[in-house]
Amino acid sequence: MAHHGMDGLDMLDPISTSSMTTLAPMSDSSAGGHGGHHPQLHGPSVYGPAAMNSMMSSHHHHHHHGGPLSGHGPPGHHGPHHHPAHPAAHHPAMAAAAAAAAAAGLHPDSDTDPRELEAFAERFKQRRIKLGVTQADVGKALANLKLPGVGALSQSTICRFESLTLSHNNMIALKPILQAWLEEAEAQAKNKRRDPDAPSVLPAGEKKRKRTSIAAPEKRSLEAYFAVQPRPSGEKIAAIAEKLDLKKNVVRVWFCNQRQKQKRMKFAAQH
DNA sequence: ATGCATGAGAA
DNA sequence: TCTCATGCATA
Repeated sequence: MAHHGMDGLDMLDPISTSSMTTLAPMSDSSAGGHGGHHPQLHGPSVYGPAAMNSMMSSHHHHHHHGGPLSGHGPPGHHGPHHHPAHPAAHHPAMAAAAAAAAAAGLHPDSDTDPRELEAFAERFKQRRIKLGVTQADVGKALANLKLPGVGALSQSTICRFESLTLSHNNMIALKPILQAWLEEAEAQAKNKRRDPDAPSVLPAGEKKRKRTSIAAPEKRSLEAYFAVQPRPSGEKIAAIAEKLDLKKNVVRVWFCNQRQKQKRMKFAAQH
């Protein structure tokens, strides 16, 4: 193997190609500072804990989503910049919002403050560890809280909450739930209660999902494309996929995940 | 801890 | 189709 100068990116390579021959996605002007606006329609309400719960059958482990907080309702507005806190709330609109928030059992700004979330996430992790509970344990324990519309969560989600690698709105939605668990857990800790946990009976026999791995060179190319065009059209995606010898779907999903990444708290402009 | 993936709901 | 919340699988 003595080849491969540039991943096979020639006219497709956005970095080494200054002129758009075929796919060079330098046609738009939305470069430099992305995340300027969201095409989505964001409503005023943060999908509250009283989210709906449709199909909750399958006692098995079939991954049907529609989790606890899947009230994909308008997540409000999470722009690249959030306002820390505002003392002024005497506007009619603001008052209404405040009232609505209060009715939902939430505080106007306190709970949406990134700094508060950050602080809570850290306290949460610290106390969780103090209790000798793993992230996975927390996730499962959430279902036992029997809060309306709240089921179990995965270790992944708990981990991401602690590391702030979730969207701002996701953090806000999860905070009260995890806070409730924490209080409950610490209360029981005082009681020193421990019941014989059941053995893990993994229902064997099912087909495992395989995780495709994108090689480093390909990944670098994708990143280069993403830099100039975070949202390539279906055809561009197809072209890129062919150049990199990847499935179109893999490339499409990669772009989706990349967009989500840039929206996570850690990289959002609030640090 | 994180990469790739699914699925519901909104555009 | 995209976004968004979320999770399996894996490094």
